Amino acid sequence: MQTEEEILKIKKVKNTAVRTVVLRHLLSQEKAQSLKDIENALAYTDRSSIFRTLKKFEENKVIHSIEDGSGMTKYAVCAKGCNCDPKDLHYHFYCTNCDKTFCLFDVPIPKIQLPENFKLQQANMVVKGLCDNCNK
Amino acid sequence: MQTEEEILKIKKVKNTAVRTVVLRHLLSQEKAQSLKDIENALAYTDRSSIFRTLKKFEENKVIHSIEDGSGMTKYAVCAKGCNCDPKDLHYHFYCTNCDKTFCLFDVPIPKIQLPENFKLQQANMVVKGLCDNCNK
DNA sequence: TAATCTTTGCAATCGAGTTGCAGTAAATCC
DNA sequence: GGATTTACTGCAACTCGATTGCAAAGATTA
Ligand SMILES: [Mn+2]
Ligand SMILES: [Mn+2]
Ligand SMILES: [Zn+2]
Ligand SMILES: [Zn+2]
Repeated sequence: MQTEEEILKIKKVKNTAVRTVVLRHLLSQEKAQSLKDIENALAYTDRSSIFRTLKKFEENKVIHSIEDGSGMTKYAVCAKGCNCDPKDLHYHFYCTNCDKTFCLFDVPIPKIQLPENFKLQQANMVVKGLCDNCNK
Repeated sequence: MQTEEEILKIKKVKNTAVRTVVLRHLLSQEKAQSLKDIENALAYTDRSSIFRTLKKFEENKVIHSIEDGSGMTKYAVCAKGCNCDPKDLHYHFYCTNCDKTFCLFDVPIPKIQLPENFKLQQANMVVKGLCDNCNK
């Protein structure tokens, strides 16, 4: 596992106190985090600073965002080597019971056969249902 | 093609003036519509009435909603026989150039192999890129 | 008809996201 | 080093899509 400093260096994001703590928090969580989640976890860091940090991170491919339909955008750290290309596409799972959203890095995404002359750039694939913990 | 009245009858939604005109509008558009789109198109119908109509429609599977990442939820009429089950799943395409979102009813969705003991209920699959019109 | 339930329009509110601005810190240039 | 420029941060204010309370209007039922 890389340290926060290493990740930021690779992704060419200048290291600051806020950025380190935000990235550390994201790395420590198994579920994707909303701005509010992060704000709650980092009591002394301002929301707009976190917000701008997330924007910067997303721009530089440190993290990617997920629209899971909960009304709050979620963020998750990109896998090592990820470039947010179509090849890095993966499903996200949203548990309708416990509200947890996370990346399904291990579930392969089949090639999508778009109609004639369409060009794929990115995708937001959210699968919803019950996670193993809630499906009992 | 079924009429608005027929659709509402089948889906057990009582027919009213607002509902008819909202459904008619949705049927007339090839791209999925946001609340604002509908509000703009139906100048004399109140937003909250349209909003509640959409909620009712969604509840009764007249329409389904799409989170395309644009910040506004889009709505599209369900295909005939659709029950919004996993079997009715389909991709949605969002054109990053012209901002159009629509259902890709013809692109098959492969079976998603979820991790052990996960249960699939629904999904929001949005593919983003350039539509044929914009990919030139 | 009278009582009851549903739908509608209007105004107010909510809340996630975003921005302006001034102060602080860091990087760059003499 | 010290001056200048550039980047980051915190606070408050604001935007805007979504949602709700409420009373009037309409439809249904007894
Ligand atoms: Mn992910
Ligand atoms: Mn659709
Ligand atoms: Zn769960
Ligand atoms: Zn287009």
